[in-house]
Amino acid sequence: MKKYVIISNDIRNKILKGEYIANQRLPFEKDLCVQYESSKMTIKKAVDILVTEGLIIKRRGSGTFVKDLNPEEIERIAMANQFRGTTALYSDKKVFSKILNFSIVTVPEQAAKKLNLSEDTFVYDICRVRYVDDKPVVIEKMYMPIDLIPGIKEKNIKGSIYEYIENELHLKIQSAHRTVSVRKATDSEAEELGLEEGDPVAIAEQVGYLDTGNTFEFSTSIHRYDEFSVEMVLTRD
Amino acid sequence: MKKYVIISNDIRNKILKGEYIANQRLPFEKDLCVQYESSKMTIKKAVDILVTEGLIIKRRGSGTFVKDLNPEEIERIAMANQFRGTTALYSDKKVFSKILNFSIVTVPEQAAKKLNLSEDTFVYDICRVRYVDDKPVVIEKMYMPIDLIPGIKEKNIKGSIYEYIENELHLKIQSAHRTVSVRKATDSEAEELGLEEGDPVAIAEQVGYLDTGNTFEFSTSIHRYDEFSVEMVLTRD
DNA sequence: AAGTGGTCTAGACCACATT
DNA sequence: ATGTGGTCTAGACCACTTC
Repeated sequence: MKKYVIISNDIRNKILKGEYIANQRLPFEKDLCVQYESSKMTIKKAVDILVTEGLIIKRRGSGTFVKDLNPEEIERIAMANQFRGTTALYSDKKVFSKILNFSIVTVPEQAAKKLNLSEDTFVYDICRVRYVDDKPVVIEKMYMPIDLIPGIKEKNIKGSIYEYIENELHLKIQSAHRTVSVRKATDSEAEELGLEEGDPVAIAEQVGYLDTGNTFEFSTSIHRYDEFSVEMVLTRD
Repeated sequence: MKKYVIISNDIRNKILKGEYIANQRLPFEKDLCVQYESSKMTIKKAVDILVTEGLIIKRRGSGTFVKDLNPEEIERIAMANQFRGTTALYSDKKVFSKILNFSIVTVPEQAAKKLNLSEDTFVYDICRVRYVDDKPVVIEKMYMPIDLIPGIKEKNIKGSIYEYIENELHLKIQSAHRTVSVRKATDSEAEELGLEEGDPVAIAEQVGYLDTGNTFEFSTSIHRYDEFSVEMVLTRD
């Protein structure tokens, strides 16, 4: 394990345990260098993780201070900006899928753009409703190039596609770009999600990348409005 | 200007201009060291900015590669994870506020928690509807401690409060934690936003911090569903 | 085996705030 | 004036691919 991650975790724990108290000054970086037997750069890296997470703030010439956060806020910070599929997100609950469509088609125009594919490429066209504890929470439509993600079977899309990609194909999912917006549910969406027509839904359009840099997924998720929220930490510069 | 930012910008421009092409390998870091007359650490920092933005990917032992992105995606990346007020966000449009409430009250319980204040603190209680090009797009309710942000007048909340805080009070806004969710508009919200009751609205709950680490703002924004979207880059580790 | 990026160090110099 | 955190260097060693 990386030294700066270990140090970062250690400091975070001390904040969570109340060993470093809100608005209190943390030890100076040069003291942390001694304490953790590390160089300045390593300590800075460790501390900057916590700055990015929003737990602490630094002031040049003055020191580093614990932010004035309530426990809920801290809890959220730990969850924010993580990239998890539905199965992993609700790992303590029962997740299953109702499959609405599973076929192979030539890539539709919008998806071709997002996936940066030529128009004549074959992709999976998957549409499924994800149930959590027997309640429908999201409709997922996704396109994936068959060349990149070969061998998907119906049983895979009943469970976690991400698990199939990572554990069976041994590919590494690296990141995703997501756009969240809001609109009214269409008739058929409402029916699948157990909503009334015109009820709110959250739309998450996502483009996913492997660690090879290849775009492997373009998906649109339609979420029940009462089962959706997303956390962010924004910074000014 | 910091060297690694200059280098990062330079490389980004070369990608945008097509000088480095999708799926192509970037020069090795040791070559970039020579080219930019920098050390390994500085180059790594510069390149890692672009990795975080999602423009490129790195593979140890193999090299650094430009991601296979379409132009729209690249455009979005530049916008993502920025922290801007409504006025700055719509800087090319006409923004004004209709003030629904502007008073000073003892802090309500929920806001006290979020702002980490004791129950008997005075805060501004501001509620305004923001119009962009004469169309209502968002209702903002916000609480700010009067001690931290003194001297707000009605004219300030008609315009940009963030501008007042930064330009007149010379305080620095550092970051914010935001939670986005979705629900149906209440009767009164619908009226202010020109919607029907029960139409979708996006709710953004936000806690804002100064660079001193002080929590200066707890706000809840109720957005018209057709005028709301948010971008994110998620990473797996 | 050679070459990549990743981590870490010890120390220089700078910008900024005041312990 | 002193001490903080911020940037940068030159070089060591490690983990991973195969240029």
